[in-house]
Parts: sequence; C-alpha cells; structure tokens
Amino acid sequence: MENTSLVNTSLDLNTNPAHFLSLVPKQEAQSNFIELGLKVSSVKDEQTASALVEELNRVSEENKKLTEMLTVMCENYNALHKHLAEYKNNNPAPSDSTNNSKKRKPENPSNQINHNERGASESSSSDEDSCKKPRQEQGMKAKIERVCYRTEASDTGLLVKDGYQWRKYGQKVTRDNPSPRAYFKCSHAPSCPVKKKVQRDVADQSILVATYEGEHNHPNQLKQEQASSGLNRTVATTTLGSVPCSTSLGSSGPTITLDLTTPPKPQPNPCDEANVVGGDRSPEFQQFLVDQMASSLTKDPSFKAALAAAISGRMIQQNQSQKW
DNA sequence: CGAATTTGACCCGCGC
DNA sequence: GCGCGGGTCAAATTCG
Repeated sequence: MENTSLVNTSLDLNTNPAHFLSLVPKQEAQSNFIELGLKVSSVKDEQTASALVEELNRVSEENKKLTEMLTVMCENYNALHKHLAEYKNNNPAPSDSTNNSKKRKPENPSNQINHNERGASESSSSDEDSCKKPRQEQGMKAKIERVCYRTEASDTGLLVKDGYQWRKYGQKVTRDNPSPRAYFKCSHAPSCPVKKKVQRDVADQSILVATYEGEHNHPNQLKQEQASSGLNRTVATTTLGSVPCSTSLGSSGPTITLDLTTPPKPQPNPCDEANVVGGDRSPEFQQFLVDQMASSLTKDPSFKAALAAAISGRMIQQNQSQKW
C-alpha cells in the first residue's frame, strides 16, 4: 500500500489532522486548500496533482481505519466501564470505617446539637442538616458528576452556565491546584441539596472542572426555557474513549469541548462512574462527534494555517527530494 | 435595600 | 496531641 513515490503527508503536528480531513468530502477539502492560500492552480505538474489525489485517497483509507480503531476502543472502554459498575454493585465498598475517606464523621443526634450551637445557623431544616453532616454516607449515595467546561482563555471567573442557579458559599485554594476552588449550593437550597465545586484544571487553565454532588429535585431553568422556546438545545457529557468531552447543540451551531488534558484512567476512578450524563455512545453518536470535530477544525483558521504550513513544507521537501 | 458574593475564621478528619 | 488541608459558616462588602 505504501508507495514511496507518494508525498508523505504525515504531519509533524501534535494531532493528526489528516484524520479529520478524511471526513471532509474531497472537493471540499480541495477547496479548503485553496482557501488556505495554497496556490494549487500553480502546481502545474499533473503528476504531482495525481499523486496528491492518490495520497488523499490513501489518507482517507488510513483515517477510516483509525476511526474504526477509535470506535473499537470506545466499545472496549464501555464494556470495561460496564463491568466495573457491575462489580461495584456486586461488591459494595465497606461503607463504614475503611472507605470513609476524609469527611466529617457521622454524628449522632447529640452531636447535632453541638453542631447547631456553633453557627446557630439558619433554622436548619432536615435538608440542611443532611447537607452538612454525614457527608461520606451521603457521598456513597449521592450522585457525583464531574463535568469539564472549556472557557475563554481570558475568562478568569469560575462561573459555569449549566442552567441551574447557584449560590456561592465559599472559595478555597487547594494544595494540588493553585487555582481557587469555588463552592456552590443550589439556590433552591435547602429544598434542593445539590452542591457543586468548580475549579480550573491544573494543566489547562481554560478548562473548568465542575463537580456536582447530588441530584436536583427541580427542573433545569435553562432547559425549560429552551424547551419552551423550541431551541432544542441539548448538553451531553461523555467520554470519547478515555477523553472526556462535552458537547452542546445550540442555535449558533454545535460545539464540542474535549478535555485532552485528562489522562487516561485505566484505574477505577470515583469520578468516572458518574462522569457520563448523556451516556449515548452509539456509533452514530460517536460519528457525530467526529464529524463535528472535523468541521470545527476545518473552520478554524489557525488550524488551517498550521496544516497549510505543514503540507506545503512537505511538498517542498518532496519536490526537492525528487529533483535529487 | 435586598440579594449575591467575598473572605477570614472556624470545624473536623486524617496522618504523623 | 498537633498540624495540615478540605469544607463550611457568616459578617462584611458589593451589586443591581
């Protein structure tokens, strides 16, 4: 299959954009090259042109294979994930002493009184109490979700638009991450016990990592509004293979956020089990993700420029080596 | 002026 | 027992 006379288009980029090119119709790709400023028309050597076409076909094939491999990987991951969930169901962790990590100890009723003494905090209904006490027991039951949001680089805030209203009740700089972590309660508290923590990713400051604890017992305002306005916006968080990402569809077009900074997690990760909101990992969905990534990349001028530079560099190299 | 946010103090579990 | 660190509280401040 390899033909040494063909232009080697493997690019020295961190990603493999050829993969995405294969997803673009050939003509479109060619016109994109024109857009890129590559003077294709000036390449009069027909042989070179046909070689390019051949190479394009070859790369398309290669990318097909890569896509299949990716799908297989995703399926394997899903299978493993399923097994892990089943294993956890069958072998619930000893909820008492050993696995209790660090949180406030489960308090007996007498201790509750002590607790209320301190802050004399709001007439603490039962819900509020349940929020601040046996967190580890709650934690075993409470749904924990981890969602990554990509933000503008210039955006230094810790606000995440997820459709719910939140009241910030604390902020803290943690040891493992120089960025402050913000603590939010659902503004419907105490009737809604959901909390979330938001912190910037230690590796990529443009990524906000939100950790949700618990489930809302009321509807999502944003979704309600969108449903009523017929926008049909959906937000799903999933993992593409081991790469967490969130996707959203809106009137301004689909966007995909890939959390490429999160390392693969072969080991059981407590966040993992709740990492999936949308859980739709059907091949169609994956294809959709790939398509969207491809179109996003082809629309990205900086990506195009890098691609053009890499390809033109290779072409020049190839031409020179042919002359030799 | 009420609601939301900020921020220093405090609580508590854990490791040494 | 003590110190560390994450989580929470609540007074002060800011905002609409």
